[in-house]
Amino acid sequence: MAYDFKNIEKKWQARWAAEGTFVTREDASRPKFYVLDMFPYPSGAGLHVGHPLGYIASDIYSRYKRLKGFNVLHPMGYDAFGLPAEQYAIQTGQHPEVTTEKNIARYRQQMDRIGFSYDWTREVRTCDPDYYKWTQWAFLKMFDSWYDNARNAARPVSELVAAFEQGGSAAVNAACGDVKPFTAAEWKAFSDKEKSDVLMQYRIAYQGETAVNWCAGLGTVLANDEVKDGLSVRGGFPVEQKKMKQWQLRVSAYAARLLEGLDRIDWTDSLKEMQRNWIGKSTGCEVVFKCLTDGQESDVTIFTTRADTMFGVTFMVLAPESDLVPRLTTPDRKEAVEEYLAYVRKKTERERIAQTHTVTGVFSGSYGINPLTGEQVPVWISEYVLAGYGTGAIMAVPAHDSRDYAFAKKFGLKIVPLIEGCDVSEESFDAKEGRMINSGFLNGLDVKEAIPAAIEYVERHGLGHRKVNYRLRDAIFSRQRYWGEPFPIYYKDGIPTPLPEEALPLRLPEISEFKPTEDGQPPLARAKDWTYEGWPLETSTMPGFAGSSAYYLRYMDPHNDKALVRPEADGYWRNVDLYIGGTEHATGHLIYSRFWNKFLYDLGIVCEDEPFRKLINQGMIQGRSSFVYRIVGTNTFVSCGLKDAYETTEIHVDISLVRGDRLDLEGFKAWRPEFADAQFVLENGEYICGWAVEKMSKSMFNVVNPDNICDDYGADTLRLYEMFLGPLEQSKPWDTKGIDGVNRFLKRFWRLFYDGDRFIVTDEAPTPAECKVLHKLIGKEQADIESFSFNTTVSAFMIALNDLGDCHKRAILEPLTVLLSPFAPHIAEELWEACGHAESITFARFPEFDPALAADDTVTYPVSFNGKMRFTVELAKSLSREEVEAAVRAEPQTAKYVGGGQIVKVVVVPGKIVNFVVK
RNA sequence: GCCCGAGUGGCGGAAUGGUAGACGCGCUGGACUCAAAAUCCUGUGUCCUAACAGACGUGUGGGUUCGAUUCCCACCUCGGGCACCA
Repeated sequence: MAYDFKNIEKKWQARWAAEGTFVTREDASRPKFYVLDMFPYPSGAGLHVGHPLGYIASDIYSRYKRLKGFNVLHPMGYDAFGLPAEQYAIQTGQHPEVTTEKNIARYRQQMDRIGFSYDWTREVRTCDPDYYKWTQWAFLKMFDSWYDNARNAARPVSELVAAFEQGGSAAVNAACGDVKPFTAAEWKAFSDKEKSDVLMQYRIAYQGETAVNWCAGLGTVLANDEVKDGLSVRGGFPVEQKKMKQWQLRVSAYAARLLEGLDRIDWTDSLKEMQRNWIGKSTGCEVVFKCLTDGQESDVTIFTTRADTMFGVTFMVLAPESDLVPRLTTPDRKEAVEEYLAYVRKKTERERIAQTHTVTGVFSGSYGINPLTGEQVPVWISEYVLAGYGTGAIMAVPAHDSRDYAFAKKFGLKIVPLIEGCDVSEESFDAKEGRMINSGFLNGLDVKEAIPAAIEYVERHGLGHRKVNYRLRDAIFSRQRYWGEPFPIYYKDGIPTPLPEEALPLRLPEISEFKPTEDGQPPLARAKDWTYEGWPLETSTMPGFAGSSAYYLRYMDPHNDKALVRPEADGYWRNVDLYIGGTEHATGHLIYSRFWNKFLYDLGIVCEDEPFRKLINQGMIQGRSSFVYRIVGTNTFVSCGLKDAYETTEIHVDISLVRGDRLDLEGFKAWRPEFADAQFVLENGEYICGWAVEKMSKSMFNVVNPDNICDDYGADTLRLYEMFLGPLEQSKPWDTKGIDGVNRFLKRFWRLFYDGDRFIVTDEAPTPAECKVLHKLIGKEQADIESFSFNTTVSAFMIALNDLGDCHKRAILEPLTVLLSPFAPHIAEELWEACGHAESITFARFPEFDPALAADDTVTYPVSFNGKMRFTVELAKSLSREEVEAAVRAEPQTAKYVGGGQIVKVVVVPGKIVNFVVK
């Protein structure tokens, strides 16, 4: 019987499905382990070989943990709401549900062929009403919560109302928007509408006017992480800033905890760093500057991290969008300011980014008073100050801030250096080092001492206070789209009102067309009778990250219609032990999920405050494109090695026509009509193609479909090969060339069990050498899998097979099969069965590692000799140290050491020196 | 501009202070075969040499060390992230 992977894989996949081999239940008698893949968005293109890389790794780890006795939760589902299906629907009229369903079926089929050990009974789809019921439910909880800074947790709004009734707005310390202070009496006198407006400033899910990234091309707003370089990540359409009323999540309230939590989880440093940058903590202080506007006095609060430079403030700057602008503009400057604001508004986000270093601004007419010196400085307005960060106003210190410096140079403002010996004639001195000058009470201090000293002074004199700012913004949660979760909100007398829980799920209505309405309303405005008890329902839908923020919790208890997750299920599975996925979610999904989870934690719904304990980013698999070279003006193609002698055009050629860089000439002619009569200039009788590593894409003809690999080599080879390509976390090109090597390995493995049709496994006792090979592999595999070094494990298997030679002993081969099963489960099952086991190898135990059996015959340690010198001696374990030293002394001529400073390495076996290397 | 990460044969990559290049691909020669495929064996960093031997060799230049791909400093190149965040 030859290794017939086709039938073997079909047989075992059917068997796993029929027997429910991977169906998982809570089991308090075994330790749990939760292995999760980032669930895919089912696109129309299907999977290419890059997609399963992470899934294969997680599957290996899951199977390994099962062998180690863990109760493993390893689920899969689909992130099924999203833009592409909707765009397709707009173009074709095809309902997104239909295309999504079709794509999911395709994905499932492709995944099943690879032999993953998912528990499919736990599958979730974000577009399923039974699923999005809980997305909507979480939203309602956020709507009904506020963030208590004092207790550092979300609390129910009812407690907030009670506090207002007791002591007005001063009674709480909350993360909130701009609220005019009010007393308890005032609160009680507010109308329903006024109360609603005030509470909205406190809710964790709230509605508010904000500058959003508006993408006209997609007809919707986008979150910051959905925009890159002023273009939408999906579609690449220009994005502009626009003020709109939107649902938002108060993620910023959690900034400190999101930052602090990073220290307690096992993610890569680079990923943590990305999140730290995104959260962007900076410590400084807020200082109040009195400002004079035509004799009128008002307070302007600024934020600075460089309180030490306050003596060098020579002007102030407001963000154009700041509320302070109208207040601080004097009548005579009004026209100029209006003109400038119009100019700024006209600019798109893209232009702002492109023109980062062009300096623009306008003088407001007001003057600020430096609280330390009493000096008056002009107040300017410029787009280089951002409304959304700090207070939207800054003190400018041109000598020690490059942006302020450029501004001062452009508008001829004063520059006062504050650090001894610095030269500010050409550029600012931004470094935080040196001795302070021109700075009153700070003179003589080092910058590092001056910063805290200045802050302390400011606080002591009531000029301001210490303050920590974060860059992290609240998440915009509305999308003007159809294919997403509807908001469980209706407008009663214009007041946003939550639906009662019993009304969930609020199902997505059928509509005739998926486009926005003619008057610019979201598609849901087309729905007939989109009302609740006669009141209009919200017409925007939730963004893509809504459904993916808590899906890992739903897998724990996927069919529960009474709760997001039963406390017992949550208490058992707790959180994800290993999460594998792409790095592209670093500042999107992975922030939102952590936020969402912490919110649920505050409410006591989940028991862990971090959702993902360990996270691995798998690298991308790039395509390896092949090229042919057409001589300009002809239909003649010249082989790569000879192309420099001609003037040629490089043409992508479909990689299915190329094997080992050699072009299939007949296949090429048949590929496209225009190549039918192609001529070739060959080298050594062959046409050699050029190649390059590029993104895997249809247009470059370099897409490799895993189905084809499964047809030609089998799923086990695909799995092994993807792991063998290189370290999991690294990006690497797919190159089918090397795949024969791992395929050959599996065939060799098979032949240890079968000689033709004859099963040749014997019950003979293994030799120590054979035991050593086995146990070395056990140790290596254990260590490597735990450190996610799967490529070296595959190599170790090949080495073991080389070392084992012609061993057909059951005592070696059975454990070897168990070791192989996480990587190549189908062949392992087949051989396991052939060895007489009735139960799936999934339920076998990982062989016990005995380091003594794996140990080398020789051991290495240093030996001192002649005072200064030390020998590194590798010797048989049976030899004592004294014997080695004696052996070395006994054969000095063999040692031929060269004297002072030289090190000698000796390899000794009992009785004699066999190798003596002088380094 | 700032912050990470990486540079090793023809190729993918091993080795984190101790014989650099494991393992695989490719290539060389051979066995089996009428032949091919498959399989097995042999060799394969560079230079020099008939061979033995030898010299050089992990992006570049320094340093620490008896010893550095590995640790430290500077630089170069590539990849990724952030980017008017005061």
